[in-house]
Amino acid sequence: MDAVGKVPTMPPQSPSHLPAHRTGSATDSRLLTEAVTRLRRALRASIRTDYPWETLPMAQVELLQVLAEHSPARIGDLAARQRLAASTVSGLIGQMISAGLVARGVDPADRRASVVTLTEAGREQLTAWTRAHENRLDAALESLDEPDRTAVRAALPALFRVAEFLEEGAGGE
Amino acid sequence: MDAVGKVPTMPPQSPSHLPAHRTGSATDSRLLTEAVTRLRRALRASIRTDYPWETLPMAQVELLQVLAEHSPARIGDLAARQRLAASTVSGLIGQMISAGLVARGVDPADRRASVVTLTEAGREQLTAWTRAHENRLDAALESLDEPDRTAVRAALPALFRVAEFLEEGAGGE
DNA sequence: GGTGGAATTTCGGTGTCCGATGTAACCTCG
DNA sequence: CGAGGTTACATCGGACACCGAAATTCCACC
Repeated sequence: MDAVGKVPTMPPQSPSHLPAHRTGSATDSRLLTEAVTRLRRALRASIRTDYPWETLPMAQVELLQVLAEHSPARIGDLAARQRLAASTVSGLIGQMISAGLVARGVDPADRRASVVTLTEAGREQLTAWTRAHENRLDAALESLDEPDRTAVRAALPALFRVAEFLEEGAGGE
Repeated sequence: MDAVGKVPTMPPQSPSHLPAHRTGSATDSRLLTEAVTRLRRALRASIRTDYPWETLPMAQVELLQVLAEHSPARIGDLAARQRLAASTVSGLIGQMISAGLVARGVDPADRRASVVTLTEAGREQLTAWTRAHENRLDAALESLDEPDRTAVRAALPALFRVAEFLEEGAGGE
């Protein structure tokens, strides 16, 4: 497993403004992209292999999380909050209804709109999943030394701001 | 009514004294998960909307990046390096061949193995994509204030270590 | 010269998303 | 009141991102 070889152990920081044409040093943006990809893959995979029973699709979990806090919600609101297309959420909710995680009703105030509510089963599944998932990720975070852990925690708000910036240009305004 | 009765291992429970507000307190692990999801989605979306011409699938880009540095590579090596199943890489390479980005040959030393090489077109597409992508993400990073930018940079190595930790448990050994 | 095992490919399956299209319900305004 | 435009959703088809289980071909070693 190491013919090609090495995992990108972070090269020290590169000078800020490289001449466009580099295939060897990694910029921050490339490293960030790589980190995001890796984390996403690892997250998905580790959940599956560690807790193979009841594995909810991530996208559904996220909707459950939102629903756990804003109990009856409309499709459009869910979509907006998650920055997904309405059709995507609609489909997801369809699956979740089949799985018994949520129920769909009609908004009496606007009969075009459907309101989604969490079922008991949905709430249970969510807490079970959350427990398993955070178990895993907490373990990973705890495997870091203190400075690393602090660094991650400190970067979280900034990462959200980066996401926001990208979302702005890409979807809404 | 919440005895789901699964998750045999009782979690070590976060090291401390967080009151763990039921619905509303966000742990680091949840925040990190959320950030990763958002960033991934935003990355994909912003590329598509900002540079709708020539949009390469991310998975292909990553392979191109590897190939740009390790010129002829075998499928298995690519898979190992990206932590993907061999069949996944095989399929990706198939698409990339159709697109003219890479070429496939046979390893003379082991004729079962196929070696993949970057074509000129592949290299060009990669640099074009990279330019567009890093443009976008660099802009996002530069929209941050200095402390935020520093925080992100500082967290990168730690994030890679988190990914590594998760990968380990999930199929590495 | 046959057998076990490694490298790929193919195939089918799940999940994650989006846009286009259709439909009902809403809202105006004449 | 009714035509028209708009909104909220559901459905459909399609692109992408993955994986695991066969089938294939070749290597290595007795």
